[in-house]
Amino acid sequence: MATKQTLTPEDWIKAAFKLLTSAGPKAIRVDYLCKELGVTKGSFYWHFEDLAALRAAMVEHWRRIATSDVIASMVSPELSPRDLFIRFIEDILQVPTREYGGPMTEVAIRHWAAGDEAVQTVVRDADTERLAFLTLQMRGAGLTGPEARSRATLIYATLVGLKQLTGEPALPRMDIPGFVDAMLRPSPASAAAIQAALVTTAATARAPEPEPEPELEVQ
Amino acid sequence: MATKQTLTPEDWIKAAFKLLTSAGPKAIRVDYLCKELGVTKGSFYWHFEDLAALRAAMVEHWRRIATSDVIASMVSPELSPRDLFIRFIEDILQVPTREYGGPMTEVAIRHWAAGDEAVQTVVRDADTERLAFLTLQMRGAGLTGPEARSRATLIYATLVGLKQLTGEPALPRMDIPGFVDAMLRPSPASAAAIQAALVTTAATARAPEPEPEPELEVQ
DNA sequence: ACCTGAACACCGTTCAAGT
DNA sequence: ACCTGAACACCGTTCAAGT
Repeated sequence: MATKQTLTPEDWIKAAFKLLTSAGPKAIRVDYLCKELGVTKGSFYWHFEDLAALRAAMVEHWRRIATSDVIASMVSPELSPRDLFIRFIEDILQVPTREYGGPMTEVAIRHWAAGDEAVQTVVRDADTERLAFLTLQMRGAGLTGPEARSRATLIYATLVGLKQLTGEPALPRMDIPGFVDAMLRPSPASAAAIQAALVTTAATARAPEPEPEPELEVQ
Repeated sequence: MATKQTLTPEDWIKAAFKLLTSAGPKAIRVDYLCKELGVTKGSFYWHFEDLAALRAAMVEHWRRIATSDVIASMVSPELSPRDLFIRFIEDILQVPTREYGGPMTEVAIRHWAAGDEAVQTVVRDADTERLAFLTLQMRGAGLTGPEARSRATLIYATLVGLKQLTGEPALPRMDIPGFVDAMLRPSPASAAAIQAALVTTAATARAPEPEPEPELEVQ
């Protein structure tokens, strides 16, 4: 396995990640890639349609690692939903992306995808996948349907936001377990509704419906 | 005020926002700006050092509107801390940026700043300003120092994350008041500590320290 | 002081030709 | 099948010259 006769797509992707982590998204340039791999520009266009295609391949690679792997690693029957959430958050916060290590974080991917429709789509897919997973877990932790989805979204939004804020001058230590506990606690209104349902067998529901808080439609 | 003899920096900034909202960050180009304003490229470089300088001016403009204005609008003595948080979140979620209206959201700014050091700095300043403000309010709501800062960061991260997730296929309605209530409730450990402090006058503190949850250092 | 218009520089993309 | 190397295209930036 000394020298390769021919370049594979993976070689280009790996080189591109190297450039991204060492010099930022702007450094993903055809000439830099070629210098890194010891070929000339024409070679790149034999392997890829254009730079956008390479970027799409990079992000697809990220999606497999950063989403599916993390979720798979969590589907462990010994963990309680609470511990699973804590582990999920800590994993995502700490794992910048195992492959081609270095300071390449999800934030970079997210920002960097902003200008590219195709890449943006992949990021949305990852978000959808994660949200579905978290909602399932919330149901497993005993929350009702809509509340499970709302809380899952809030917990995931917190995660995404914390990644964004990494780099803030003085980001404090975060009490993640405490946060997870707060998110797993049903709201008073919801708890009262469940309580009322349980009592229904004894007496006809008489108590006034707990006033539901008005909800906010995002954007 | 029929026709202006001469272009002001504001004219360029306004035109650039128009391009950003209508066609995305990539559309902020010297030639497009010049066509919009009816001048030639050289004119642009008389007003600005380069495109990066124009971008910096745009983001500085955003910072004044999106941060200072929102905070100022909230410093209203009639609101409880709880209502203030709810209003803060709803404001930020719904106000894309009043000036030069349209779909220009904070997300665009944040993404778009990612590639530009100077712009990134301004975004961080805005984050710092908001975090300081929220931490203050958390203290006002009765949380202790470190917990106030941790909760403020969590609530702000949620906000930032929700903005990022806007555009998700099926983002659910969010129970913001319920979320704020959860964030304002002191953690059991913290509540116990406060309780213990209150009892101290009667008896020497005897109860074992409530085991503090291990905290996670972000990144 | 403010703008024109032509020139240059940089880098993504193409393509005919090589092995 | 994979790569070279030269050419082209696009757009940011410069600058001498105009008013």
